[in-house]
Amino acid sequence: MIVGVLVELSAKAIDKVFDYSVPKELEKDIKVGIRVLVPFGRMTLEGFVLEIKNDSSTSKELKSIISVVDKDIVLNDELLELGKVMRDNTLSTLISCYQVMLPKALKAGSTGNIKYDTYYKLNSNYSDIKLNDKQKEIIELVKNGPVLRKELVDISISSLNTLIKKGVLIEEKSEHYRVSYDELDNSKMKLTKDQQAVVDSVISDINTYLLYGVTGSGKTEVYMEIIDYYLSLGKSSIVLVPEISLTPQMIERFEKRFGKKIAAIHSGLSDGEKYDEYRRISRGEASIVIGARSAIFAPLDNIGIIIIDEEHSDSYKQSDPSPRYHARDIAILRSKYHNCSVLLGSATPSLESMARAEKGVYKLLTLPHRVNGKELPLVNIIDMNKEIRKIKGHFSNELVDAIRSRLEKNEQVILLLNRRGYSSFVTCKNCGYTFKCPNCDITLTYHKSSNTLRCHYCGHGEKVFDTCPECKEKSLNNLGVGTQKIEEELNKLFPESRVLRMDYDTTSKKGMHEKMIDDFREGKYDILLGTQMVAKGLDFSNVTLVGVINADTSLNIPDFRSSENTFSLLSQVAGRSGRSLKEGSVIIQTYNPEHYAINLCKNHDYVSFYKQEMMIRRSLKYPPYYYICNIRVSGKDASYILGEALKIKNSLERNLTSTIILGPSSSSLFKMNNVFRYNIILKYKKEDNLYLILSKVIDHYLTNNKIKIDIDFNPSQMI
DNA sequence: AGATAGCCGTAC
DNA sequence: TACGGCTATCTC
Repeated sequence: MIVGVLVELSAKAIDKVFDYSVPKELEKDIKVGIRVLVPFGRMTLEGFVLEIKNDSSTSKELKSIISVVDKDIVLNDELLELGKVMRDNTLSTLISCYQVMLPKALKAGSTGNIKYDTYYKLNSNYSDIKLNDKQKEIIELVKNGPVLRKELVDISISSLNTLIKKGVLIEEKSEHYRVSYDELDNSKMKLTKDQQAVVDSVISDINTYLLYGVTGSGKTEVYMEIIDYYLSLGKSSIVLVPEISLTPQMIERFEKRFGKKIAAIHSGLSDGEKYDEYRRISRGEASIVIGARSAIFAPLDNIGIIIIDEEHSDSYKQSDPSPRYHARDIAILRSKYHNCSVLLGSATPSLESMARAEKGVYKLLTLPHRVNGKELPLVNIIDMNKEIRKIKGHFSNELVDAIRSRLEKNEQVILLLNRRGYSSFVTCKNCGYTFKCPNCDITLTYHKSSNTLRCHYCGHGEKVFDTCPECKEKSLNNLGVGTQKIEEELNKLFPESRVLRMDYDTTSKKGMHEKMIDDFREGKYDILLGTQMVAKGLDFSNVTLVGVINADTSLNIPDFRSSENTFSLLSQVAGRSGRSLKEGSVIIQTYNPEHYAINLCKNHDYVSFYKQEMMIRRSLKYPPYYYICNIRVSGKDASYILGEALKIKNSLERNLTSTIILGPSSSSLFKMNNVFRYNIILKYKKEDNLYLILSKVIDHYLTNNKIKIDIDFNPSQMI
């Protein structure tokens, strides 16, 4: 027997199948999709068995497999095939595609972290022997069936051991799952007519659906009803959510309805816990998988529906380590295999998806009303230019008054500090000097707690001095607002109020995010102040005011999606207000009140926003009218890199027919960890040989370690 | 990713 | 002629 093995080394040059012979005694354990240990050069590596055959095409003498790693397959036929399509679509290595499908605990190097429960049971055919009192005690405890070791308290360990030795008791182990779900209480809500209509459409036909449903329109309930339907047919489901909205409250809703049938994979789980959930899925013990991006690879059989909630979220695109895939694309590929539907849901669908719905590629479904029967909250846009003499710190009079009135009524407030692409930085008032990272060429961020400046990309940190290193004047100025600063202002404006600050700093400790949400829900705080993480998915019935401190910052990012991202963020956060019986309102502070991405939030006018933004995208040749591909050329020698980038551009110009080629331009992270980057951007509608030509570019630089080529199709941001 | 074989320059 | 450093090549 000969096996074709893909070794676990993510280098393009060895991303191919190597043949090995199999010792006779291992033949029975070999299956396609398991991992084996093989000698490779001088190394010993793990690899995936991709082929089983009788002869090899190599003339070389084959080495032999050392051992078998897995008893059961880790990649089934569907995922093995899916990996190959992913490789072709993202121009990444096959091995990296397989690795991204598996939990960390299944990656080379990490070893058996399965937990076991030890339990004891009576040996049914043990011969009568004399027992002492202590031994009789133990027998008494286990005579009615197996008992877990941890339940055997206050017994004599030595007696226990003697009983095992004599064969009276049998010790056995069973796998212990570290995550448990409560039994279900079948909490089912009556659907509205609109909701029921959506459910009926989805289950009636196999399709890719786009569900455009306003905030509070009860999308989650619709998802659960559809899942329930497929469950009754014996089919499984995947639900993707952005990590940030994968809160305990969200999981609880699914748990209440589906109990142990769910497996929720989120960042709060340890690697071991994730592994346990993964095994429950692959064994068919859990048939509803809820998770962030990578949950799209859940090894479920017989999928009935794949749901992507908040489908516009850029968290569904993996951009940094290759493979640069989009979960939406994977969902559609898997739906073809399983012959099932995909449901994309959002209150602010991505332009790409809405355009596809308009063209009939996706089927559009809508939920135009909130389930509570209330109108969407009233949005008041405050022009901060006019406010300039009246504002208190970062607060307009209107916002202050509105907060005060809620506090008086014992209602709650959510405040969003829009920090997307924004940071607190230190600058010199005299000469304009700003502190930049010596490795990354980006502005350092000021951290008040440690009084340091830190680089968010490489982690570089330095102490803050009060004199400018450039002009030696004592005129350094801390610009930009952080949540801490706003919190201080709030404490001054409303000394009686209880403010909960939720941002990257305060939620980094495990479980903090969950605890904060619980505390706020229970009314332990009046005001929830936070960054993006307060915008999505949260559902607090007592929140009647949402305030946005600074709507503009995300508009200023040099990215063609900045308007879309701003509109969607503002719409999402506005949707946190008035979700229950009480009337809700929203106040948005901005220096650009006339900007359509802000102005159109006033009437929750997604449709007008969509139309206007589409016109701009068309005139500037951006998605969804054109595809975009970013070619990143990087290396330590800036002038060499630029030279090669120009060569690549020239060669592309000669070989591509209808593609617009921009650059090479230095990336906004031109220098990062002492590596220089240039971007070449391609805009195209149809370019038959694009993948072929780009893979030739990659191959050309394969063995050149002075230069690195990274290709990103449909990049979520171009840095 | 490593390890190695082959190629150069240079130091004695 | 021996060594070190660099690069191209190979891994079933």
